Amino acid sequence: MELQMTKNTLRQQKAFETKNKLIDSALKIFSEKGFDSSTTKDIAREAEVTDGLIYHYFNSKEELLWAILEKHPLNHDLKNTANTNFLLDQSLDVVLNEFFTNLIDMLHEKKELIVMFFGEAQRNQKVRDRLVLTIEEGLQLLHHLLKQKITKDDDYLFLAIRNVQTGLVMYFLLYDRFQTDPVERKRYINMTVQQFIKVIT
Amino acid sequence: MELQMTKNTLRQQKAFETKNKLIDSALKIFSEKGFDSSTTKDIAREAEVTDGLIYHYFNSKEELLWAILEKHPLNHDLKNTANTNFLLDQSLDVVLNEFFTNLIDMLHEKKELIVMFFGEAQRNQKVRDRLVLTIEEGLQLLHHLLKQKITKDDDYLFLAIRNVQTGLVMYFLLYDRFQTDPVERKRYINMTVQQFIKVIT
Amino acid sequence: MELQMTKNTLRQQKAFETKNKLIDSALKIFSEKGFDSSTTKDIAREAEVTDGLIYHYFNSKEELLWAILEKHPLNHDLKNTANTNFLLDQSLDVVLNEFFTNLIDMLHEKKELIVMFFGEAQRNQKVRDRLVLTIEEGLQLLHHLLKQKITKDDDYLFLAIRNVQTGLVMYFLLYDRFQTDPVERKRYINMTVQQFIKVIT
Amino acid sequence: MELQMTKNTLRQQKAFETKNKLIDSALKIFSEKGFDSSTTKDIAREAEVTDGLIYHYFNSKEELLWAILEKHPLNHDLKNTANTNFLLDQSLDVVLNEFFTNLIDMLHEKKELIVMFFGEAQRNQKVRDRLVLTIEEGLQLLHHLLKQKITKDDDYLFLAIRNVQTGLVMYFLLYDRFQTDPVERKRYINMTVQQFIKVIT
DNA sequence: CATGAATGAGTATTCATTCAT
DNA sequence: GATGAATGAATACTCATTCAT
Repeated sequence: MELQMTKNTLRQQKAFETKNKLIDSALKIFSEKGFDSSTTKDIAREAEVTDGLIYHYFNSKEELLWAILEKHPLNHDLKNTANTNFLLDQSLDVVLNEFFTNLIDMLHEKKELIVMFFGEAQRNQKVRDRLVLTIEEGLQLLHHLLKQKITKDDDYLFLAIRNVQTGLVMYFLLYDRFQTDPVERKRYINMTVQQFIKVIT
Repeated sequence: MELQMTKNTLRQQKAFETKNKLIDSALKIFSEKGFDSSTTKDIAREAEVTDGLIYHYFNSKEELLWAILEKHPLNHDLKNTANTNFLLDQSLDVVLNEFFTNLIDMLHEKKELIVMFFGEAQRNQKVRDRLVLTIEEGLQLLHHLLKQKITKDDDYLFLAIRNVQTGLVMYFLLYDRFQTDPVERKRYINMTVQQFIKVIT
Repeated sequence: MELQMTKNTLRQQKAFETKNKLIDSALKIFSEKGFDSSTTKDIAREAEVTDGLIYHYFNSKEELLWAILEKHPLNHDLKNTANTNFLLDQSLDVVLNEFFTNLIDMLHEKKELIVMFFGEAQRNQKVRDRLVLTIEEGLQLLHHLLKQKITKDDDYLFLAIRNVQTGLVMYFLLYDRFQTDPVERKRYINMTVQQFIKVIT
Repeated sequence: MELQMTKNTLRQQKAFETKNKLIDSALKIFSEKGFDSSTTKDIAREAEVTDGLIYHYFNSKEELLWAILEKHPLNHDLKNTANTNFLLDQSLDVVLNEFFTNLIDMLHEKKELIVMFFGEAQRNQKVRDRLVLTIEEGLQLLHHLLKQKITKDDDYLFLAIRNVQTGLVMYFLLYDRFQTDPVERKRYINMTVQQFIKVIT
């Protein structure tokens, strides 16, 4: 994709933008109504193109779903956090606050995507597999970050990570995404970190 | 007269059963395909009645959804656990193992319902409100059980409970519901309990 | 079908008629435009019902095609001709004139069906199989009628029958169906009979 | 100037080839799927050009159909047979075998075209007219060949020719085009010739 | 209570055709 | 000449809902 953009004539560039707009529009509509209740007409209207054009770029409505997931590698930002050298010298408390804050920030930033992702995962096996994979990646990132500081055995540590991480995601889905008070969120994260430290030390 | 009444009663009973069968069938179909992709025809066929009859008992497809939630007060079983006197004298470890095992068992028993519940909650505000309510009830139950044994302040305790509980639910949704190994599940619950005790003591 | 009609309540009777009307309408539309170019909307309009009703009675547009063929067992009339005792004592000339006249009459009566049948047979394997079967049946009928009067060996007789019969059908498809002059047709049939007799005697 | 012309000529040549490839591709696709079910996209892909180019050379999909028929004067090969001097001295038997063999060979060679031709003729008046014309030409050819050897009156001879010829075509459409046994075909043709000779002598 | 025929708006997808580049 | 993005009407099929019986 990135690659294709380089050799652009004006025309190709415009096509690229149109395709992109379709993906973004699909994400918006899907997350508002769910995949099944979204219509290709809605998506086309949102993208300000005619109905048929969707099928010039994608073979089906479902393919739009995959294009969305392709476009948003959710753990990308977390990866950066996890790899930052500056964290190496910090206390557990600082590291975890940073990591969880980034996680919640990312979830907020991609709110639409996340909501759709979880909703569809309940009924579409392939989407669920992808979701589980994404979550596992997130677990690995945190595990990688902690294993040098923590001496608990892997099983124990992993379960702790899984619980705290999925707990956070659920917190986001059910509560946090509908509020915008950053103070409350900070408090929540901070306290969660304190409790998590108790578990793993 | 007497006869008439008997007839009516019988008729009422039959009607009650039919309505019930419709609710059960709807639950089955909804959880298999999701609300939107389920058709009233599917439901009628599953309930072995004709298409139109649904609308004798319910005003719409959505009303069936509410009837399902009405019929299944999810925390009913947990309530029993939480109120059992026998738990009062037990150690934290025993109490929590019992409670979480009950929780997971209940989730399994009502797997279909749960999956649909979470799936629809992502896109239907009213369903989500109901889900949040149900979860809050669950939190209260555990809080009620623990507050006598634990001296942490409420905020701290509640957050811990919320995290562990939603973590468990997520664990169920993503992994546990697709496996049936009771040993693995027991191990998971037990370790989670140990970690949770660390947090709250 | 016939059977179902007997135990009719008024409602069932009406439904039966509607279904029948749909079949007849489909035949009309299919033969006018060909199967592919016919739309279910056209058919519904012709039958004076709404679009969706077609799918209450049939699972697909193609199923309508088969319902049509089911309803019209083409060789039915020829069978009667072939089995009539009165023919037994007649001269070859009379018998063949009678048979071919019946054949052409039947083709005319079911003109719409025939045209569609041949058109679709060119591209739909299953339809073609059905057509070949129907033609073979027709050949058998004539063969049955002749084998008592003709002493030629079977191979020879069959080939003669096949050629004359398919020749007649093609004559109908390309010319006769667009004209209505009974004299011309009679002349054609008569001369064909004379020539055919030359072949088989 | 000179150069320009060469360029133009080359360009014209290339254009000619592209147009030709489009016609051939259209024939291939049409005969596989029928006219209606064939898409211009299919045809463009088969011809390895882009979608829009078709409309540089043709005004519509239907125009492609006519271009195909224009390109394939079906009776061309038969004409050669019919005019060959060598046939003049041959026996009826040899002449007819030669002619019918050529006919069937030609049908086989242009199988795709023939199938499409007959399929479309059922629903497209203009195509049917063309088909009738082509068949009439074929009849004339054989009539021309026979009239010197046969003394029957024209009406009688023509009808015999028409029947045998359309019979042969039908034989091809329904049976012969799906088999490849040359012995069986030879047998068929030979016996048909024998029977035809009986009719016309 | 129960039936199932009937409605009609809606759905994903297709496709001939146009046209700016 | 050639490209392929864009159009938009059309299509088979679906489905919640209504209602006469």
